[in-house]
Amino acid sequence: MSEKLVLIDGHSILNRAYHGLPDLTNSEGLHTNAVYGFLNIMFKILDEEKPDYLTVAFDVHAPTFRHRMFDAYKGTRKPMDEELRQQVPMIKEMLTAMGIKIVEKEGYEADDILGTLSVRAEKAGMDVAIISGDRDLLQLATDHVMVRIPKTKKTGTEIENYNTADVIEKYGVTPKEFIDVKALQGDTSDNIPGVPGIGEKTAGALIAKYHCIEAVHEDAENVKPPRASKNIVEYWEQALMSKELATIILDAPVDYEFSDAKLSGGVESLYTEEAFLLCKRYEFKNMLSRFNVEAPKNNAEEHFVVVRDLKTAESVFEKAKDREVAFAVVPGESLENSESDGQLSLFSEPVSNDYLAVSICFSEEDIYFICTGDEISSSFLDEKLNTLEVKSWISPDLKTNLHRFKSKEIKADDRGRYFDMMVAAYLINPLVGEYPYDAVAKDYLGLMLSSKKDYLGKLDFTQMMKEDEKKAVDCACYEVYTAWKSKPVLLQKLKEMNMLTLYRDIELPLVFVLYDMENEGIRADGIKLKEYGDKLAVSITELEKKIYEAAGEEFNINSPKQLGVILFEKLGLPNEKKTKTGYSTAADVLEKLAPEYPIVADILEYRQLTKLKSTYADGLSGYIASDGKIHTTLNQTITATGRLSSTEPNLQNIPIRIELGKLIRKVFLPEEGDLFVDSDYSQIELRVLAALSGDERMIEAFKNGQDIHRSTASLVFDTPFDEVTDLQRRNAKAVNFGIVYGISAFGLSNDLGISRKEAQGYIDSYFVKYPKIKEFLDQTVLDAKKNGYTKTMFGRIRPIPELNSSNFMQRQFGERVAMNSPIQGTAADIIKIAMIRVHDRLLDEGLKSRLILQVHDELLIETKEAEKDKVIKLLEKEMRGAVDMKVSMEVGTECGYDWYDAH
DNA sequence: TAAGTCACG
DNA sequence: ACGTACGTGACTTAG
Repeated sequence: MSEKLVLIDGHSILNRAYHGLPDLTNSEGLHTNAVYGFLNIMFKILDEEKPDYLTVAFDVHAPTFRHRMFDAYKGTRKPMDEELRQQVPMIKEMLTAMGIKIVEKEGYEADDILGTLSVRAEKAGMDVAIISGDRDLLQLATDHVMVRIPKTKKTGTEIENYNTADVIEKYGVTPKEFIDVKALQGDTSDNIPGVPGIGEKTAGALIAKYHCIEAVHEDAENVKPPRASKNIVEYWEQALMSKELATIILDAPVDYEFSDAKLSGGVESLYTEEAFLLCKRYEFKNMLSRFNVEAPKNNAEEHFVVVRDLKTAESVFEKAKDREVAFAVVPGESLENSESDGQLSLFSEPVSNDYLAVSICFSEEDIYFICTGDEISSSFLDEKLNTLEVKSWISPDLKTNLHRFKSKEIKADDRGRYFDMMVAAYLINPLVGEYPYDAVAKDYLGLMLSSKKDYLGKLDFTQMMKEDEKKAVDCACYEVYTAWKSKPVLLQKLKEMNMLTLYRDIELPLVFVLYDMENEGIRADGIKLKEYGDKLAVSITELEKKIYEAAGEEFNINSPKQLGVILFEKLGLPNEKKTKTGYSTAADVLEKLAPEYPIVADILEYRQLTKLKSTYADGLSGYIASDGKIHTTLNQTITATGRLSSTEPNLQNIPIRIELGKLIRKVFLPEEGDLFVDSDYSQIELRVLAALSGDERMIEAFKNGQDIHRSTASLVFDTPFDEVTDLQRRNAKAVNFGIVYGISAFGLSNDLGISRKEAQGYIDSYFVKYPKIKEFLDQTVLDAKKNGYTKTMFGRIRPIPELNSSNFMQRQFGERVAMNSPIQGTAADIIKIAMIRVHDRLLDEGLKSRLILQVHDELLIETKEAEKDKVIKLLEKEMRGAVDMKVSMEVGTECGYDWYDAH
């Protein structure tokens, strides 16, 4: 077999990569997308080709002779983006680190070098692959020289391959004739003028017939179309010059020995330590795994120890005593009965909640993967984690790990001995939403680790143990190692940012409260849910019929695309708004049409009912566990503002505003014999705003227990309090909302259906009456611009990078966020404090009632009948007393035997 | 997987 | 001139 040379068109591939990928930057702020994409393409090619020789050619930056000739009369080429320019030396450094031969030659383009080398290689009997994004290189294709053009697609990189036959098939001309096609057609990006009036089609057809421009010129009088016939003569000089420009030089005087480009150790020889360090610096995580063979390991990895025998396990736990211990339960099937064959496992469903192992770390050298098996049972591990006396427990994700214990009860006094890496990292930067160990290791330890996905892919720990045990072990060990090592760094950072108290007194205790709430769950009646769904189904079918009739055909009403066509094209309804992809069929658009067009009203109702059925009736039923309850997950590290979120299912968006939807709350029940007590804060955000701003008028209104929207209306519209009309109140309410959201005249006008001028009038008037609110909002934005973040009353920060955006709209958004987040965030702080106090008091006082749900300004308690009065008192007291401000916190409480009645 | 829609605070 | 209200999550369609 002949030897193989891979030639890469450096700038072309770098350019492709740069434009094909989003702007990636590492933590130093270096732009890395082009380098990353280049390496990906190169590795893909190398994996396929397994070449003996490899060379990358670059243009020297000074303009070449050929281009100067033309640039002189047609202006210069566009300058390279700064972000791309920076990456040219970076890729060269990377290639050098990999020992890859780089060729550049003053006065010659990369094309010429590639052409020259491909000819030399072919003569030496080699096969050549030329990698470029540029079709001009197709002229170099022969039977032994394949031109390969990578295309970045959604599904990954696909490569088009061209030997002589492929060029002929696709373009109808030979590779050499391709030069002549270009001479006629021209190429603006390469500054080749070509012949005016001859485009892609004509050029291809002419050369297919005549094979070269000279023949076309000679037979000019017979050339069609007439425009081409005329211009080929008139612009003959230009055509000749174009041909010269388009011709790649095949005999450039390049100093080059194949031996310099030899990959003596195969592709593996590229994975050098230097290159590894560069990949690490640029944070190319996925690429690091390629270096497995020769890569220097993190020191930690040498200390990962798999423990399978009881004696060693005991000694490890003994050694961990009284130390700071990071732990994580590795979820999966316990391996303790692994010798039994399928028979038994049929019997006992695989329990995803069981222990596969426990990973623990308590020093730089003590990192263990204690695995279930013949000697070690999951109950042994559970027992150890529950009884071991340690100085502190460190967890990468505390709540999740608490759930993985078979049994765990933690007294409020012990909470301080725990550390939650995820929650700490969230407080420091709440914008990310995800805090896996590899991200924390990068941000706070400067360690580039493979992610869980890198290690496990789509497999779970149990599967990976069978497939490749080391990967499962490394993943689990790195997680606890990161948690252990990052604790002091994160705490220091929290201290520097004045968030230690927030962490210790609010967020950390809250972890345990949320854990208990998730375990409690809320009872849901599956039968009632089914009945509710069936009832909806009947109405939906009826509406469907009516809609199809009115439309004159059946279509998918749920498809905005199809619906848009029916409404605005077939039925010719007036269309106002459009989205990127077509007509907007959003509710606010349809509502305007509904009074006049019955079909639109039906569609709106259909939407409502199908939403209720799919998301709530059908959706929720899948979440009722074997105990008859729904156990939502309350996420503590998702929102930018400090609120909680609820998933699988989301119990924070159960319908209430519309009666039909509200009925679904009748399926949410307390346990047999109990009742619900439900309290919500009244106007918590406006009260927070009043307190933060210190605006006397608004504080006074709250002190007097006035209806705040009416009071605002009275001020803004200069009307005596008792004479405020419903419309005035409604408008004032919208303004109050707008203020909390970060006011803008446009938003308000949209919401109220008034002109922007009018809306601006409301806002101006509002600020005249509440001057301190204006002052406060202005100051908040100023501070946010100065600091880069906002702060809540309890010190929670929210960074707002948008404030520095060069984009006006982004900056405007940043300002609204700056106004909103201290308000929303402080409200979130307050209810979190209330939750902890309420939860703990229920326990301390030996009550059997339990906090089970939080909906931003509302707490729901499942209450024993006998404890009802106590609970109401306790709940209201702790919610009111959670914060002490110039404005008191008021709450409203309701009781009931289902959630419908209790709210 | 993204976009559109809509449920909640 | 730009073109939006703040914060979430689930479901559906369609590429």
